Amino acid sequence: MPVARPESSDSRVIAHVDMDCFYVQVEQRKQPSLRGQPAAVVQYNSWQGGGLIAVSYEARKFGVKRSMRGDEAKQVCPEIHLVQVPVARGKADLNSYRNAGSEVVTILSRRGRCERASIDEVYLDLTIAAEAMLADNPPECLETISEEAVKSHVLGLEVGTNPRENVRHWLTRSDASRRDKLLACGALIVAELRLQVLEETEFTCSAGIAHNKMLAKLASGMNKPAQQTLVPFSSISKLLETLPIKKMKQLGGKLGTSLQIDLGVNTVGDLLQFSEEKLQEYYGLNTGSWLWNTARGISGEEVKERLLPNSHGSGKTFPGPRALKTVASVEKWLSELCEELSERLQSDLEQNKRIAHTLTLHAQAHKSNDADSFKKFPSKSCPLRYETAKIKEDALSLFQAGLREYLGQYNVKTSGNKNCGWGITGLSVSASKIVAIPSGTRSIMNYFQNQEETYPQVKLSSEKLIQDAPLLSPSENCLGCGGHPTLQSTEQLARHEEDKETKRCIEEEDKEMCKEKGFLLSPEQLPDKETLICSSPDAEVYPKWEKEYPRWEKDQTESSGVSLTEKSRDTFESEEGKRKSNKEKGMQTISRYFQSQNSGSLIQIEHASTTNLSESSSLSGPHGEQPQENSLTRGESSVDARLCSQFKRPAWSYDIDEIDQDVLKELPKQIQEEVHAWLRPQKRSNTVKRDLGITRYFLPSKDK
DNA sequence: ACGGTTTACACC
DNA sequence: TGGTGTAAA
Repeated sequence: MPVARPESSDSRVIAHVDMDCFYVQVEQRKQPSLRGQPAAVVQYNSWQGGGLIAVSYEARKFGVKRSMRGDEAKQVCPEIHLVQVPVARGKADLNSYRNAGSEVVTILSRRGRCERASIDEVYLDLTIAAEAMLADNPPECLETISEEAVKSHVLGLEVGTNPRENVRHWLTRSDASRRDKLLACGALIVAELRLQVLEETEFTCSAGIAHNKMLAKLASGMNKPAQQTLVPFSSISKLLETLPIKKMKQLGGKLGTSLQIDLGVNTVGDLLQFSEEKLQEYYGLNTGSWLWNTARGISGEEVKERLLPNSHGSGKTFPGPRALKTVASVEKWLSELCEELSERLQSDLEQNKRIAHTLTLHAQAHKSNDADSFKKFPSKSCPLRYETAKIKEDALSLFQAGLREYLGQYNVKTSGNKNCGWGITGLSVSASKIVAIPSGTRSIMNYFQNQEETYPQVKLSSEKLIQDAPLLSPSENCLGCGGHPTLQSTEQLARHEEDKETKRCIEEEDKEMCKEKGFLLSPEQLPDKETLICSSPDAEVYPKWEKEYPRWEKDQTESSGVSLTEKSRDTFESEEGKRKSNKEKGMQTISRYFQSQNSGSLIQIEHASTTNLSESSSLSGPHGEQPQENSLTRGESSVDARLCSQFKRPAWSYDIDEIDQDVLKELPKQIQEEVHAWLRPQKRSNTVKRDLGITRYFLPSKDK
């Protein structure tokens, strides 16, 4: 519940812009013959014509509604055009809509702070722009007002027989209050923006303009499609007086129902009878105050500057009889979901230079057979590793951890076979804690690169696979090493056996899906390559560091390592036998990365199949029981052994004060700051300790 | 046994 | 904190 700032003198200019039946418009643009037609977007044509998720206004006239089935829609509107949502990997693929939404956001963010509220809605804070307009070129001085602006609806304005003229008059009154004038400026700006959206994207939208988000949102829905509505201060009380409580954002659910049932509040106006204390008594301090303010049209919630989503998710439901009954089928679907997620993470990285740090798995399950069937399947999360195969692996581990918890201690080992009584009715994976790569991250990499220029390139041979993991997440590649044990060969063999079982199960369960090629999760069919694309770095950042290189280089060459580091390295190298020195290896990857970066606007880093690298879960349980190898296989950046000794673990497991300040001080100032920047948002996972072995190895005193 | 799929956020 | 619940589109 947003906290209401007590700020009754709110003269901000806030707009809420809402795309009209957005998915339909996206399809109409793609297929212009659909324009002006009754149309709807459906997903999963399979059952009863699929479910409608967006309906054109033409179709709404026939009584077609969202939440109808395709078949129903055809009954009430035989002419309706049903367009299917794109499908990829056996599930709805919303990317075309996301991309279209981005187009719109780009345009709408031109005139002020812009908050992407959903795939098809934004809030704008136009206060500054409106004030500027009022100062320089107020509406009252304009001889013409845009056609789109005079089509506005002004709540509380009596428009009579000539609405345009009356609105024009309202917008240009010289005797209006400052608030109303600001709102008028907002209306002109929004009208202009909406026109730009139409010209540049062919999409129409509706908007509300008010003094806060709550009222702007309310207004944007009042005159659709392709219109805008203003909420002058003087209209607020009358507007809310009769407004059904459930129409208010945040009150459409249980809280609104409680208000109705428990307090007999049916309109927002009814709320006015209750003192703030009374509301707090019922609903707590925050919600109580929020309700009290809401009743008065007061909302201090700020428009946040956010153009991009804070998380990415990919999920699917498996209702009723379609519930997943085997780990194998769960693994198959997780694989699909993870591939989509990974793809989107790659896009985000390329387009926005952002990295997600947390992977979360959600599932819904039912236990047909059992006592405590009310228990919910627990969500689990862990640090996110940027590689499709790793994401799959980790998601499966999280699932298995969740499943064990869900089933309780007595879970029979069911490696891929028909289980005892559970079914998975929903699966989703999501990536969160997305942070922009600090501008300096590119510079720190430049720094490393320059570091390497003193080293000759060494031809790679068989270790290539390991070394060419993507150099992206600092926790994964530059600083952090290990933390994600790879599997040893015995287990790999075991896994191959399990793959066969997996195949068998899948064939049994989802025949039609299995016909798709590349669908099974056998090693042979996994993609043998992944591509990573990054833009080139800003060139200007690193020259000023040049003077500091010699120092760094010296440290590196003379580094003999700190005890813990050496221990791990020895362990690792003895296991890996014929690896090159860490130094060479790290240099190889890093320099490759930057060579490519330097070469042009776009680079591609290929890294080979992961099937022979990463395997299965490292969690306790069926897999976890196996002796685990301490595999610091990758990310041995070898820049400086002393640095490495400090940053052996994945970045998320550090405390700032655990790091030897002397070592840190060896680094240039900017780098020190960046190290802090990396460590700050990242905290130790306390859910699934996939890195117990390694952590224990390095931190006997602090970690258990 | 569900419109399905995503996102955000408050709470503890 | 991460995990859960609520709300919305």
